[in-house]
This record gives sequence, structure tokens and C-alpha cells, in this order.
Amino acid sequence: MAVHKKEAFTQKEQDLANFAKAIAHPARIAILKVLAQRNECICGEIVEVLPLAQSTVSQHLKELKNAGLINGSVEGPKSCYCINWKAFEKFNAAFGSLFKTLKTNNEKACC
Amino acid sequence: MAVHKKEAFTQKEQDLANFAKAIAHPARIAILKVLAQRNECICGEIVEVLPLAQSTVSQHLKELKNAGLINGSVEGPKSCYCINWKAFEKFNAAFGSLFKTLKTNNEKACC
DNA sequence: ATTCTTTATCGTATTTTTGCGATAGAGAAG
DNA sequence: CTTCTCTATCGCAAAAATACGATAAAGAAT
Repeated sequence: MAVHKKEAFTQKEQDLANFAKAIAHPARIAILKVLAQRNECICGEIVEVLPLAQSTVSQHLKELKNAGLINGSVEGPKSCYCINWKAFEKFNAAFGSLFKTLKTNNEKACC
Repeated sequence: MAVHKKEAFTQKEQDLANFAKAIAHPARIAILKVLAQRNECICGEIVEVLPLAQSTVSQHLKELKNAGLINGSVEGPKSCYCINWKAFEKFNAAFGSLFKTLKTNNEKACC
């Protein structure tokens, strides 16, 4: 078997998990950093910075885009990606909310 | 092919990615919530709450423990798990740091 | 119009994750 | 000491993630 049972959980839990999964790879964190640095948000330079093949970087970009963490528009030879601050803020809030929820329920560790 | 190249990235990036991966599954988020609710931090009830087999829950607990997000001690028939607030705080700080880094570099989206 | 440059997608291989049933192991209860 | 209960681990299968090379596609440059 091994059918992923993600659909059996809360929408909130799934959303947060998806966000987390998007940044659950050092390459994608590195990509986010590069995107934030370049104000003109033209990439392709990302491939040069990362120790990965072009196709792999493109794949990671796609996943970040699917997760909603970045926006992107392709115009032939050059593409333009940049961080979707709104979604990122939402993620930050969702995680903060979880953290807060956990903490208010039980502040001290018992083992 | 397909050798994970995670070691090619910063330690910080790897750490944050590992933390993120730990919560990158709704089941593990749900487990954290249950652990926070029960003050006595006795589990096994987790299995009843979650729509997963006992062995699967045990596996998720193991991963959370490996990631350092929870502490656990097994004493024969009953085990005791609870949230490692210190590590969780560290994760929260690391993520907040990334978020801040990104934001100070580039505040506005361009696409 | 043809070539060049850049990026996305396809196909494929390998590794990792997810999940379950079955079994083992470790105290508690009798 | 034997049984009972709870948890961990093993073995396995299916799915997803990771990575790359090769190819396609879409403008730019000539």
C-alpha cells in the first residue's frame, strides 16, 4: 500500500506541511536567498551559483512556484522570478501560529 | 545519478531544511499538537487520534525525535514523548532569521 | 529566415519517504 | 513465571523526491 494519507488531515495542517516541504531542501533555501539578493530578479545566474544542473534548478523553481512562494514569468530566453512576499508572510504567520498554539498549551517539557 | 547533493550547501541551510522537513508532513504537525495538549505527555493516544497505523505513528515519532523536535523515553509498555522547546525555539529563530534576511535584501516584488 | 541563447520539459535512474502488517521486546498485571 | 499491553523494529511495497542528460520551445541577434 503506501497511499499517502495526507488528505485525512486538516487543511491548515496540510497547508503548513506543504509550505514546510517547499523550504525543506537546502537548494531551495539557497534559491530564495539568491532571488532576494538580485533586485532585478533575473535568474539563470542561479544555475551558476548552485552546484546543480540547469534542469534540476528549473525543477526546484517550479516547486517553489507551485508552493506559491515565488512568482515567475518566462519571456523566451530569459525568465523572471521573484519572491511572493504575501505568501511568504502567510507561511510565517501560519508557522508562528502553530508555534504559539503549541506553547500556550504546554510550556514546560516533562521528559 | 540522483545522489543527494545536500552536502554541497551551507550548514545553516541544511539545518533549516532538516527542521522544515521534520514538520513537512501533516501527520507530524498533528502529532506535535497532540503532544502539546497532553500535559502528562503519555502517548499511544496519538495512534487513536491519527488515521494511521501504530507502526507508522511510531516511525513519525522517530523522525521528529531524530530532528530533535521532541524528546522521548521508552519504559516498556508505555513511552513518554514531549516537545523539545529549546530545539523548537531554535528552529523558529532560524526561520525568522531567513525571513528577515530575505526581506531586508529586497522588500518589494517585481513580477 | 536562420542561428544563438536561455529556460522548460521529458525520460530515466536512484534514493528517500510513506505506510502497513507481522514480529520482537520490555515492563506491568495476574 | 506466565500472560497482557504497549511500543519499536523489520520486511516489504508503493509513491514521491532528487538529479541529470537530452530535447524542445521561445524570443533575441545576426
